[in-house]
Amino acid sequence: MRYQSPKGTLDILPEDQPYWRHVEARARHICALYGYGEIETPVFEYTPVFARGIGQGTDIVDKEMYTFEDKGGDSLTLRPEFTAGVVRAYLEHGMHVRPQPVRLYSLGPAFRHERPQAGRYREFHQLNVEAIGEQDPAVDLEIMLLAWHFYDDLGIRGLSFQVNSTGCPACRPAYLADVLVPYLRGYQDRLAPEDQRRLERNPLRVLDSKEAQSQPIIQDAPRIINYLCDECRRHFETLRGYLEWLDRPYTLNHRLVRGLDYYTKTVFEVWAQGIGAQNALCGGGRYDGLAEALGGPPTPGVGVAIGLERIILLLKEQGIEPPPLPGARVFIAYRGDAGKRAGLQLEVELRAAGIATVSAVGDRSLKAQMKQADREGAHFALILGDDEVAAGTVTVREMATGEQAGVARSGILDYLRVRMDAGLSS
RNA sequence: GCGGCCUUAGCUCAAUGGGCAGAGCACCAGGUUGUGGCCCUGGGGGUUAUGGGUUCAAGUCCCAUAGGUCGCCCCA
Repeated sequence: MRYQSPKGTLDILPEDQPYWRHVEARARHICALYGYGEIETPVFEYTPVFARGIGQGTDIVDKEMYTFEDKGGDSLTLRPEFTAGVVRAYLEHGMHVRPQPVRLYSLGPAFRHERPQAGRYREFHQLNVEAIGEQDPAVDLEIMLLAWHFYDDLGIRGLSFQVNSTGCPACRPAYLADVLVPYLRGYQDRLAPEDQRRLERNPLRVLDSKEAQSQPIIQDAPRIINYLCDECRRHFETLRGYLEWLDRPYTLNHRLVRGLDYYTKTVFEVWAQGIGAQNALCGGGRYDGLAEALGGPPTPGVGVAIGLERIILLLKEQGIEPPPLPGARVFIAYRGDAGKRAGLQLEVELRAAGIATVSAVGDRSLKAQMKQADREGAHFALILGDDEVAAGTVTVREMATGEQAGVARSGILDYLRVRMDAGLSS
């Protein structure tokens, strides 16, 4: 294969656009409904924004970033996620002087160098939502409600919400050092080899291991929510109280973790079935330490990253059809050179009047032209031949019914407008 | 980064135990000197992913590479 898009990338062809336009339109609608403003940050940032914002030691930073040096010698990185860039923009533009929290959303591509599989691509698209500058758990709630609302609005069913708290720098280190690690060490030789390695590198990660051998031990492991500091405990209990007050079902998942200091308190994911192993539709949580990691003042924040490819996989899996996009409504067919010229002129007038129009080209038979009009889904075919040019008329054929009429050339615009309005209202 | 499976026309797929690369759809043309959908006829389109190897002979067997796919890891 000579013509090939880069590994892990996809061309989104016109026939797939209804899905994308629909998902993006609903995303903008829901974000506006929740009072979020759109922010567009660059597709690349200086590398330290991600290296410090996401953190050394994460898979993303250590082995998945598209990092390159530009001609001025700066190290740049294609964004592997949105949050670090959005928080960078918050700091750069002094958004702390705006009413807090600052509610921002973005829509666009992100890049990670991973092995592709179903639902995972090297270029992928996200709806990213952030609320920066407020630590009230009601903001955590709002972000979760927004994600909920978005999926519900699209008609997606059968999702499960996974929620946990991973504490903060005040309580997590003590839980790890004094509780979790000693517990796991006690069963070290019964853990899977991979998990024994994790225990040394990043003990929290043992909790979300899928190794069968380790399951009984993980099942009974001491849970971080029983070791939270007062502030984290109050935060999480308040959030859970809100969720129950609003009757939102969720699963308290003790094994849902994020292994970095910047990530604090709330963590959540939404899981789907039927789209393969990459079943996380979105991931979110609090990152009260991130702004400081980027060199700014302490600034709390919470957000969610919603994968669009996985949503579209799910829409297809669940048989949910997006609304069709309108195509050209008028197709102009012709015979002979005079007809062709008359058609080109008519096409200019129709487009100027806002009527989506395409003309036949290539001097094919009228039969072929009519076939093309049909295939392109035109509502009307206009026929211009020697007869029409001589008589000063246009033959109008309504494709759905086959009804055909000669219409005066001078009245064609009005005629089409009336017939199209009739078609729209029926 | 690691493992399993797969790769034949634009698409979906055939091709005995190695023996002339095919069909349907799509595209183009004709059947109607100016009329789409159904039908009929014909046409164009292939270095069988790429590169090696075995063999008189490879789409078919072997090796490597690339891509896809399903998992691992991690997450969107």
